[in-house]
Amino acid sequence: METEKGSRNDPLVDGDPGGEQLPQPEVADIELVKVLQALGDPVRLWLLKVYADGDQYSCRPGALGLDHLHKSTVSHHMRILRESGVTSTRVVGRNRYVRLRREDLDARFPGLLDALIGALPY
Amino acid sequence: METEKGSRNDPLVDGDPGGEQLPQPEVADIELVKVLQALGDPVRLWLLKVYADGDQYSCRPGALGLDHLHKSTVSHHMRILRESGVTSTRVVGRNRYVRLRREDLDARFPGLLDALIGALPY
DNA sequence: GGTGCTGTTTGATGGTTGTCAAACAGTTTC
DNA sequence: GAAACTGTTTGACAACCATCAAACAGCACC
Repeated sequence: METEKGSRNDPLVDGDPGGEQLPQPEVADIELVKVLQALGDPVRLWLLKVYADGDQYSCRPGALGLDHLHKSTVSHHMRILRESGVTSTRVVGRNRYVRLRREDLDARFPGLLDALIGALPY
Repeated sequence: METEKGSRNDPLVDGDPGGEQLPQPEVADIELVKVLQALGDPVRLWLLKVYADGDQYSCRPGALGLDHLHKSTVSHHMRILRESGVTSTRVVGRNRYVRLRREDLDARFPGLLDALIGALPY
């Protein structure tokens, strides 16, 4: 089949990237202690910076500035971020479209995400 | 010797409680990842609430609402909070005068502490 | 359709952590 | 000075965690 909804080189658009959403907690079920636990790690704090700068279509270590880590390790970190409620992931082809859950986090913990992003050492 | 600088039943005053300050990081050396690591634990997140409500003159588990924990465990948590830069501790007699480092944290990570306290589930 | 790419899962491993118990050090009080 | 109290330190132990490697699954592209 030909590519009907856009090839991988298409520019990032605002709309729905399509694909199936990976399991994640409801807004009301996001727990502060789990968010802090998720972000209390150098690698995942780095990923917060990456996703604060924009959505990503790839989880490749190289694409995320994590070339020193094995891809299974990165996958592990992505899962923790998603299951804690920090990020949202959609399966698009063989890639994963990952974004920060800004509105959900702002609704649940007002001001927290902005303060965290502003406090990043990068 | 008689009590010359106030007995343990004196009311809490705003001024210097006296005593020697336990080692803690300089403001500029407070690291975000260590603060998040420190607060990414149910017990220490509870202690954040306790100290957000006011300074404490005791580290006894019962005085902190941690009756289910051994005193050495509480001491361990207090150390992590202090060494991460969240709290400040002074030795006063046989007690410890512990307080939140509000101004230091506000200076280093503007808005973070308020957002965290506002997000507490207690 | 086969090859290559992206990402997940499982297992193994070394390091970290939360907890308790016991011993210890200062301090207060009698 | 002895007894009681507060808190620290050390050791032990189970649970958890970050990491890698290998195997696997789904998709893309030729």
